Amino acid sequence: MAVFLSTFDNKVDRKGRVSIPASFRGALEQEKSTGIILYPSFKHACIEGNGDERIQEIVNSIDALDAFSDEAENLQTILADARQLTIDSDGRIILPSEFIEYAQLDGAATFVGLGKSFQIWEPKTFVDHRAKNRERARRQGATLQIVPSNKTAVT
Amino acid sequence: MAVFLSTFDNKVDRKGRVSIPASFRGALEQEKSTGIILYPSFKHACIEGNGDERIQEIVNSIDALDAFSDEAENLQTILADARQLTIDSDGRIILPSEFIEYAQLDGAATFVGLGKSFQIWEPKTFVDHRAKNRERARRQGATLQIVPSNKTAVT
DNA sequence: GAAAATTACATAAAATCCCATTGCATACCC
DNA sequence: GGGTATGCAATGGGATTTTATGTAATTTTC
Repeated sequence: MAVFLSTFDNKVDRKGRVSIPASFRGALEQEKSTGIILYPSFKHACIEGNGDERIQEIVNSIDALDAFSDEAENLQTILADARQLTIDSDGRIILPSEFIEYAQLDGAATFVGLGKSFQIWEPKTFVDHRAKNRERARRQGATLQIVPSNKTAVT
Repeated sequence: MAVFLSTFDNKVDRKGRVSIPASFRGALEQEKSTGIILYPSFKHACIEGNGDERIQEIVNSIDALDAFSDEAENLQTILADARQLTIDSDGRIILPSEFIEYAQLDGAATFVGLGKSFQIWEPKTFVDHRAKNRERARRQGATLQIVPSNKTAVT
């Protein structure tokens, strides 16, 4: 599956177009994703994104729940808010206006690689968010248990 | 199998015609569904829809139940009320009047992608429904156990 | 023949493609 | 080492195609 790393600032033009960072594109192509899927973040004023494979996993996982359960319905709202976007020949997507509003983008966007997914932020908002995150990490002291790659990591 | 994402608002004209969102159409073509299958929702005042493959799954799932159980009979009503509709050359279907009544459509329809299926709602009714769903998701704390994609081998 | 249903055509808006230009980093040469 | 060439990434502005949707023409049904 695609791995997204690093942070990039790109411009959003009047038509709502943004270039996807080249390395993200490379990651997506490698898993032969035709496009890219975006959805508003639950927790933050930003947009979450990933490739087809990840969405397929999410769809399958929701499908594994009882078809008419509350639980399934709760999670289906994620899918209802998601959009599948095609990357054009120049490596750009057009951001739907609802996402531009939700993340309060104004001519610029920060792409943040988070491994299996990435986020799109309004640049200043992201700077603040990152500062808070770092501060908390320092305070709490982050540790990580590495999962061997041959085991099927369940998130 | 086709994956339906996002939500779209389309108009229903006096003859009961609606455009199927282009991305839904794309999803259906990809699984070479000739048409589209609609049936009234069990739980809500909306219409459920999906492609041929999904219906096949539903048929099989119902068939796996005890043949003369109440449960089986209940679910068979889905099949009895279902209609297979053809998509015309402009990407539209004609909504049967019983569905228009059931979902109380009046000139507009909201298409809601739920992964392996989608729903058609009267726009205002859907806005309410979504608000309730989100509220409940927040309250119950929606989490999802990801099923590794190699297990649920659905392409 | 009238009403209903189906099909075909027309248009406006939006998405997508195509090409030109800029910027930046690395490779190359003297 | 300094300067120049080269290639990829990003961006901007049209031109073209698709979508959604309204209207007209045609066929079907009774």
